[in-house]
Amino acid sequence: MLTDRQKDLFKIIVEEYIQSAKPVGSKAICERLNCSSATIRAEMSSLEDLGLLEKTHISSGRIPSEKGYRYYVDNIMEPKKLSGEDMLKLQCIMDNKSLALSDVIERSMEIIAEMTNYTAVILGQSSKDNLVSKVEVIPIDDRNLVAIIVTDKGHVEHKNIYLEGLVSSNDISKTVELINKLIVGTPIDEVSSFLEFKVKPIISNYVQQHEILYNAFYNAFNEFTSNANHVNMAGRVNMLKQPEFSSVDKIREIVSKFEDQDIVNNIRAEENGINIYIGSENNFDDDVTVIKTKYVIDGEEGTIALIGPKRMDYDRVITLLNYITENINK
Amino acid sequence: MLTDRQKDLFKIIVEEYIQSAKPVGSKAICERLNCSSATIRAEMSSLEDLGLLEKTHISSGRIPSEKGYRYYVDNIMEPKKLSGEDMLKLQCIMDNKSLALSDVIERSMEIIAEMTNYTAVILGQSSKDNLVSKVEVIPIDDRNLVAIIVTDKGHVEHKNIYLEGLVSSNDISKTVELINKLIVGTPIDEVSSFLEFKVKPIISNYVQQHEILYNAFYNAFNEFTSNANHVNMAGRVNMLKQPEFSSVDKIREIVSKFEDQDIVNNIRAEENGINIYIGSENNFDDDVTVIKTKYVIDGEEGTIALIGPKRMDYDRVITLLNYITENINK
DNA sequence: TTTAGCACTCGAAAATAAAGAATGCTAAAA
DNA sequence: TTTTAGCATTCTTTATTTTCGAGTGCTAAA
Repeated sequence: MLTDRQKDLFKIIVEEYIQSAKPVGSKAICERLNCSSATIRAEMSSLEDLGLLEKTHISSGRIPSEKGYRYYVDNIMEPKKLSGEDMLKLQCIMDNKSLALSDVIERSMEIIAEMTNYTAVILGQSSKDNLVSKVEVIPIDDRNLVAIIVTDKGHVEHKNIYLEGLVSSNDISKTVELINKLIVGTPIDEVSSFLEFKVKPIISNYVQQHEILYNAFYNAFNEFTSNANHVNMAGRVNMLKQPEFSSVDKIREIVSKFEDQDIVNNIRAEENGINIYIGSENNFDDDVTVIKTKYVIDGEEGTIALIGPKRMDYDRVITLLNYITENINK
Repeated sequence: MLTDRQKDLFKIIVEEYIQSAKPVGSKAICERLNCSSATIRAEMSSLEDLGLLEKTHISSGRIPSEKGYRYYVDNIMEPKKLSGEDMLKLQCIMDNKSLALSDVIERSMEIIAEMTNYTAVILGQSSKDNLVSKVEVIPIDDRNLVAIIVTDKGHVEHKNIYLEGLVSSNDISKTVELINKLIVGTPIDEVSSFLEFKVKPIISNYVQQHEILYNAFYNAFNEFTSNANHVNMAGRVNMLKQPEFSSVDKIREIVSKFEDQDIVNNIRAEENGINIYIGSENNFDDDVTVIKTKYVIDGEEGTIALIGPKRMDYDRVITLLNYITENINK
């Protein structure tokens, strides 16, 4: 257990380092704790023994260790209130009634990325586990249709369909009716195989140009799944400006992770509430912290996340994300 | 006018530099031209006087100047055939019948980005100048609708609509009918103002819950324009690996340009055919070359582009892009 | 017109030096 | 027992110098 003075000291060191990005030396603190630098050094040394602080080299000042950040977040940090300025910027977007909720989130995260100088990630609703609840077709001309697929969670996607031959509108509506009868309730990522095994055998009995129609629909449905995940990022470059990412190789590494769909998708939040993954706790990169939380729109879950250096302004970020999610839920 | 030997020399220097990224000295060439390094030096000097070559410092080897690259592209370069290996990789995607054309383009550009180590940009159809040709509405439940808007060029978008109160299906279809009557033929980015000035005055006479419906549609249409441009990039990190981008500041500059929607959108091709913009000829960055060309799907134009260092493998890139556009047009 | 030879320039990398910020430790002071 | 002053030590950063080699331009001879 830490003494009060150790806690004070630790808090000062972490917050000073978060702000300055430079190892914190003993002299810089002694005024604030009313004691000599030698005393501070002794205390620093014991905090290091506890694994909360580290040195970058043998005679350097101290920086928080990963364990230190974790301890800070769990036990030391005091949640702040949103500053007036921050609130003002966000409120403008929140109050804009003409924006869809998903766009409100996007804009808010853009603003937050800018305010904090971290990188924002928005992972839209994943429709993998959605069930098809309705399929509709809108004719455009002789050869082109638009198929619209609606899921039980209200997710909608559309796809252009090109017919390889002329087909009567009667045949089209028959096919759509059939698809609706057979496919409703199917998970969206299984639709194409359902088409093959349930619709194909039947369609040939009822519909004249069944080959053309079947092929067209099969190809269209085949791709609904792939477009499902909507990923958005803002402020990629912000994080690259942080002093911890000032080597060419590190920057390239981060940029290449930003670009990797799988890695970014992996940020999707699993747990409820705001979760903080420091360094090796996250799957993105050992040198960063990922803070993420779920949001729900129309029953579909999405994730918003901020990626920054481990030396993140934790309480501010948490306050901001809280504010967003609270407002979304209204 | 250049002598034959000057042309040969120039070609060798440019291609050597494209390949090695290191200034080319006189000694390295003398074997290939059967003369001494002193002779090469004299010729290099005159090519420099013509503005085709540059030195990085007073006693360095030569590199092509911007004007030199331009001359190389216009007069020296001989178009290559696609290598068997390159063709094989692309053919796999082209032949995949289950892919929509736009996805074929996307995948192909991903492959090309990987093969060349440059960055690919795909700017999908811009719907700014599309005219609305049809509006449809699909009810999902009591409170939710999906509006689908189809343009004269076959572009389709959809938007979820949430009704702030209960509205009869009759009212909804009346409204849609009205919208269709009044709005068809309007440019898509003017729809919301048309709604306000043409539909609003009339709707109140015919429809019960006109306020709710009007607001819902107004908000939905308001955003069709913003989602119009589909931008996709592949291999962002590739270009950052090129030796000319090995300073932290330059990398940050490029990444931040990649992130800027306006700058990226500005890449959209204006002219027909494959166009090459070297260094200051492009609006992206003086240190890069942008090669771009239009493609057409269903009457809508898009752009594919490759961004690389000025020291680009011009003939290979041109061959690749040619191959893509030719195959798309079939 | 071409070539050999030579002085010269410059960049990249390695070596050296100097300044400064912190530390740990020890012994004295509180 | 705790705190502090003092000091040698360690290590980073920055600047300076040195060295090495690649490449050039020029001149005079082939």
